[in-house]
Amino acid sequence: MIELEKNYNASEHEQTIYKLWLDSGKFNPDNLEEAAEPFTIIMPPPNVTGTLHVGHALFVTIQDTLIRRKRMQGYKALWLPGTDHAAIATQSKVEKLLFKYGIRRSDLGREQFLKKVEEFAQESHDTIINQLKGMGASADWSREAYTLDEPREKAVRTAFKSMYDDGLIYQENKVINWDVKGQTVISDDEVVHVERDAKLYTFKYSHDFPIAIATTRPETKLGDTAVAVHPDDKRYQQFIGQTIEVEDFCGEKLSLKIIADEHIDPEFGTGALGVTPAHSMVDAEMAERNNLPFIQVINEFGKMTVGSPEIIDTKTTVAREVIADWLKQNNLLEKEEDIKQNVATAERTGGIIEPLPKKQWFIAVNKPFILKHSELDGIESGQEVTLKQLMKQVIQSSQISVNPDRFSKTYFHWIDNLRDWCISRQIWYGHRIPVWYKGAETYCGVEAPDGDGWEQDPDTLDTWFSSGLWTFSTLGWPDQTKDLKTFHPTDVLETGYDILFFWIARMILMSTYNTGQIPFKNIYLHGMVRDDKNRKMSKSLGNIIDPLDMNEKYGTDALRFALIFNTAPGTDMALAENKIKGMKHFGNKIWNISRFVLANLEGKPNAEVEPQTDADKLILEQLKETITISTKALDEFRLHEAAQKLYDFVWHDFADVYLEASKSQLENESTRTSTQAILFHCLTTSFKLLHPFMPFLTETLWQTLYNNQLVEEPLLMIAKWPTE
RNA sequence: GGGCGAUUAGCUCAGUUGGUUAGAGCGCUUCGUUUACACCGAAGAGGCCAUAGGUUCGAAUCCUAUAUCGCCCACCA
Repeated sequence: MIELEKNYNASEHEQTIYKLWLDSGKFNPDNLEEAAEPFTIIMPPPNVTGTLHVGHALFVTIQDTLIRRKRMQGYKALWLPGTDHAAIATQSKVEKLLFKYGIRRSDLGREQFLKKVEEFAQESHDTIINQLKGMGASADWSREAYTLDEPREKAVRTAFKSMYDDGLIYQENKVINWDVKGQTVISDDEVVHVERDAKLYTFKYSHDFPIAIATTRPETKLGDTAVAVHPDDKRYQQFIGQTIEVEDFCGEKLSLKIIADEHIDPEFGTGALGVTPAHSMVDAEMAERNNLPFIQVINEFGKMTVGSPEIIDTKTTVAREVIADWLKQNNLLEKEEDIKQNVATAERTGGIIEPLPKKQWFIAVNKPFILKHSELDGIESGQEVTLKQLMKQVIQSSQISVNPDRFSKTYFHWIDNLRDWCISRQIWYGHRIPVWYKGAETYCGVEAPDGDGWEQDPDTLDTWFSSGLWTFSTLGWPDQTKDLKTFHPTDVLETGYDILFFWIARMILMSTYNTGQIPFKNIYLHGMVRDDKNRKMSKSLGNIIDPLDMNEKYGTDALRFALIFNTAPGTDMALAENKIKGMKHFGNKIWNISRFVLANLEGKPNAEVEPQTDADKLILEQLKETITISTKALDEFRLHEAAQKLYDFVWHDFADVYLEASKSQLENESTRTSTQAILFHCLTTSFKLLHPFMPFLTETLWQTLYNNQLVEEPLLMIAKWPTE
């Protein structure tokens, strides 16, 4: 008779069990069956900026569940982990920390500052990796990658050079999103619009100007080069085509052409818009269409570069007031009203975005080029395509499947509106652009050019550039390694729907272009974890559920099961501590079922699993159905249904009904041994089915079985997934 | 303005291609300390599946409209 303690105490077992797995070497697929089919998940690299939060816990749980199941099914299962240098995020975090001591990055200089960032990143990396392990992640740590390590640097430079040579990466002076606070340009996708109160001023540039315009930003009007009206607007038709000179507008001379543009809403304001090509994305496009000059009046620090002495060199917000006053004094202001307005801010720093013209690096998404090598459905090697077409085609052809499918619509919509991707950043932490200058000469290469006097471009790349290469850079690309051939394209990309554009789209772009392959066959998107009232978790609300606390309190398996139970893919979930507690009870139930079964065994059962009674027959049927349903559900990424089925079977079929029935069957000599065999069979099969979801608990129990010579397989982790 | 989604038990949510009395967790009521488990068991209350039409032998599930809520994109300056 085998004695187990009365209740499952997770924290006593988890570290020991994790070490057992790690020491077995079986996280590394090289140590699994050689001939088997590969199954690959590349882990979305967590940023090296902080500690594990419940979002990480969710992705680890889902991916670990998928990978463990495949490993048990006999696949050569690779879950390749890594971390992300997260350029802006990490740099600004370190800047904040240094600022506590009154130090700015400029005080340290590039080299010294980067040293500080790297120290921070290393420490942060160690923390988060250990926390991932704590969640039970069965990842192959021997293959761990970092988006900013040397192999990835080589991949980044190779990809850059190749795109540069194909004319897909180009440098141009155009209006970009400037983050004044972060002192860098950011891409369109990193701009977040926030609603604010604003004043709408209606005014005329001068007394004899025929049209009044409305604006929330009078300070930008110093850079106006046109006034745009709707082509059908009867009020203004007579003026279209004229150019009107304004001798003095706050100290500047303006020359304004009256243009017609479909973009203008005749209902808003006066139906006329002062066009500021240099400081508005929309206006810039209008200026392109109408061949208007660009006049920059605001600099990188958000200060005015022109205007009367009271204006020049002041911040935009100050200049706005001064100009409003000037309009009033000169009797040009017709109206001033309060409105709600969406202001562009930077996702990372929260700073205001000041559109302004600047020379930057871009990826051309609409430019045709020859795709040298293609394994993509519907695209031949050597075919002329655009990056946009590649991104669209692989989803359209269903070569990549999206789960839930509705997100493919969002994806197409994004692609249709996609503009060239700005990839250069004026920050220090990141991959430096592999371009060197010497006088008028420019060199792009994987290595620095020979000879003296070459200066490397000071900018770094958008962090999503290197993340875009992640599925193949982690496998050794650009070298044609064995890993690359074996594991790419990968099988599943599992991540939150919030980075569909940032990351997934960029991976598709980079993989199809650089390798001619899709990066992954399946996209699985999970929802956001919210609190029990369905609010976002935030520090200010004080409703954050810390996964580490939960693991300590209820056991990692309880948290894992709670994160999957009763949730649907792609849908936000409410997570209450009580739910985790409930799942701990489920774990305890399994524990006590095991106690009962083990207490009633007399050594390893040697009777056949052959039903003698109605109860026997029923439970074996139910078990079979559970295997079928949970296997199918897992195949189709319906983890929650598999979990639900297992919960029902274990608790309500096995424990509530069969265990009770077995008590009398065990008393009866004629059914005793067969009942033992069935109990044991149901128990060990349940362990196997539950293992991907609750790895620690089930492995702990399995070890007890193994140590008592009840099972032959030393590790549940690589036990064979039940088929019947 | 464009797109997507949600509306199911007191709360938070599942419900696979339409198929018998609609499920779970938590909460609630009553009873029970019989040696797997009180981190439990038994029994139970609680739902015209948002509303109105339609398709069908049959609809929570498919279609149309309406209402309310949420998210994403655009950026009316």
